[in-house]
Amino acid sequence: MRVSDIIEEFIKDLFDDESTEIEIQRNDLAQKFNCVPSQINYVISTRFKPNQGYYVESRRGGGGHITIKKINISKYDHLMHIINNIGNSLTNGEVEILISDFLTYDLVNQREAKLLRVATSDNVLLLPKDIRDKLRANIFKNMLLNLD
Amino acid sequence: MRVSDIIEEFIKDLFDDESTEIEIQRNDLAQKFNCVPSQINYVISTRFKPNQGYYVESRRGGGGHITIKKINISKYDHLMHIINNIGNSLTNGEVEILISDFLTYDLVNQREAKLLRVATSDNVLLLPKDIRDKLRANIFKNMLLNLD
DNA sequence: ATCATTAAAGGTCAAAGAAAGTCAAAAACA
DNA sequence: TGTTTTTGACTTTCTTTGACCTTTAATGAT
Repeated sequence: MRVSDIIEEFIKDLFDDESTEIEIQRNDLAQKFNCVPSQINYVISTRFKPNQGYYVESRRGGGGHITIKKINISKYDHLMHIINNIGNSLTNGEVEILISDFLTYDLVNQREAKLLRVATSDNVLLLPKDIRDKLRANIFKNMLLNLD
Repeated sequence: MRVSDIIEEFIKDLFDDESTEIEIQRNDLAQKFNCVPSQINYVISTRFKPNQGYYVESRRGGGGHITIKKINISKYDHLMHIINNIGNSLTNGEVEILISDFLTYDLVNQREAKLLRVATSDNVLLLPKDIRDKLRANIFKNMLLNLD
C-alpha cells in the first residue's frame, strides 16, 4: 500500500468521534510516516479537496498547523448537485440566476445572498473577463461548499 | 498553542467586565508569560491594531504603562471603522484576524464568517500575490459593506 | 527650587527559529 | 507511455529572542 494512502486513512480516522474539524502538524506527520513533509501536502491536495468534502486552512510559523474541516454535505444535496454542475467559468448573470434559485429553496437567507452576490460581482472582481469568469466560478463554488 | 495567542487572550480577557480600557505593564506581562518584553509589543502590534478595533497608548519611565482602548461604538460604526481602515491590499492572515474579531464582537455569525473567509482565501483566489492581495481587500470590503 | 544624574519604564529592528508552501525532477506504477 | 507518487531544494510566513535606543520619572546635590 502506498504511503499516501496510509496517510490519507490516518487523517480520516482522526475525524472519528463526530469531530468535524481536525488539526495536524505537517512535520510531525511526516516524521510519523517517515516521509518528506511535502508529501503531506500531496496527500492533502489530492485527497482532501473541496469537491471531496473537505476544507483546508493552515498557518505557518511557530506553532503553525494545518486544519482540515469536513463539509457536511448530506443536508444539501440540492446544493451539491448545483456545485457539481457549475463549470469552471461563470458570468454575473448566471450567478444571479443561481442565487435566486437558492432563495426560492431557502438554501440561503437574504444576507447570505448579498454576500454571494457581492463577492462574485463584476464591480468587485476587477480583472480581465476570461480570468474574472473563472475566478468567479471558483469563488462561488467554494462559498457554496461552506454553506453547510 | 503559541505564547502570542495566550497573551492575546489574556489581554482580551482583561476587558471583560464592560471596561473599555485596560492598562498593562510590559515587563510584568513578559515575566508572567516567561517571554522577552518585546514579545508584548509583537502581540500588540499584530493583534490590537486600529483596524481590529483597538488603539494603544503608552508612557515610558517610572510608573510607565501601556493602555489599550477598545473602540466602543455601535456594530454598524464598528464595521464602518474597520472598512475605512482597510487599505487597498490585504493578506490572508490579516483577514483571518479581522474575522475572528468580528466573531468576538458578534458582527457576523459562524456561517457568514465562513463565507467571508472562503471568498477571500488564498486557496480560492488563484492569482499572483500582488493582484490577489488587492482583489482580496476589494472583495472583503465590499462584502462587509453588505452586512448592514 | 533647579538642574543633572540615574533608574525605570517602554520602543525598535533585525536575526534566528519554526512552521508550512511550491515546484519540478526522479521514481514507481499501470 | 502516461499518470501518480515520492523526494528534496528553495520560498514564504509567522513567532521568538535579544541587543540597543528613547522617554520619563525619581533622586539628590547645589
